[in-house]
Amino acid sequence: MSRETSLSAWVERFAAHFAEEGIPLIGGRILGYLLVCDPTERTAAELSQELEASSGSISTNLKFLVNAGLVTKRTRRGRQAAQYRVDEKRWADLVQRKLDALVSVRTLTESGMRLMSGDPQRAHRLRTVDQLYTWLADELPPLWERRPNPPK
Amino acid sequence: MSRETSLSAWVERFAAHFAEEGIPLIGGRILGYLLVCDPTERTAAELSQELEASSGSISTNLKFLVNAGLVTKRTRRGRQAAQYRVDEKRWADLVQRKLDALVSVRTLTESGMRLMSGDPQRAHRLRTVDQLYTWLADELPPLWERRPNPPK
DNA sequence: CCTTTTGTTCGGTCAACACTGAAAGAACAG
DNA sequence: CTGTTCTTTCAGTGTTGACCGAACAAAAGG
Repeated sequence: MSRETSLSAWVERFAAHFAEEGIPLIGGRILGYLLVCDPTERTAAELSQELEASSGSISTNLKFLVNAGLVTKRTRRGRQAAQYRVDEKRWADLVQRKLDALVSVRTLTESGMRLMSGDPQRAHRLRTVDQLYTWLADELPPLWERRPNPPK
Repeated sequence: MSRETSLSAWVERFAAHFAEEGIPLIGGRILGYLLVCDPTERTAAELSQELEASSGSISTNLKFLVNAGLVTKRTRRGRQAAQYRVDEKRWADLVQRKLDALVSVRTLTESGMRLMSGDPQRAHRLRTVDQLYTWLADELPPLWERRPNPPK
């Protein structure tokens, strides 16, 4: 089996994983493909052909990915198609959003605890959950800041 | 505004947050409600009435929550309805599943890197992403183990 | 058994969303 | 301005999944 065939199978697994997290299948395919294709840039038409997806889907998903910062659009003069490439440096933003979403539950548990002040007995269940998220909110952001290769 | 009214508004915000993460609205309502209701246990019929949801939806979502370990079912003899209560200790499992899902991307980037061995130039984009997930896979599990109130 | 109470299953409805393909719109060369 | 090339928009289609409520099943007392 050729390398390209293996890689297209990998792209499919890659897209399937992110599909479970709510990213459209075609968006995931674009992302995976742009991570491993050679050369690194592709036009919308090329993506449409190589991923066997309609031009409309490619357009919609590229817009989404460019908007999320994960893909960069490079326009060229003349009647030349724009080139798209993955901006792998921005991947950290994606992960950070995930961590933030997790930590943000704490604002909920916190306000719930405030509503129950004066009744510690009743607040016991929520307190247990609140303490977990408080710990996460204390630990995750500093850990994230200590990561190597921070944003240039 | 009474405490109960404020709390039902809180339950609604709580459910809305988890709805964004893919948990059915009614499931989120049950969870939030069971975290703050007094007394701590409720029958399916009571949940149906207080959350204004059909018995079918309550049944389906309770099954899901019990299966996830977040809610415990307590049956009683006679024609008495079973009682449900939140098992707040199991909340950590939920968080752990989230962290695991994040870390698990590394197996993908890793296998992708293997497919590209022999072409470091081309692997550059994937390597950047792989290094991020490798770092996460190295840091998150140990941090999680160090958390206070580990499973009894 | 038969009845009452509780719980689950299941068909049907509705809304949301991914995807397509064609039509409309931009951008540019000539 | 006109034709060409590339891109976006949009209406239509199919699928998925949450939800409801009624029918069904299970459990226990009488």
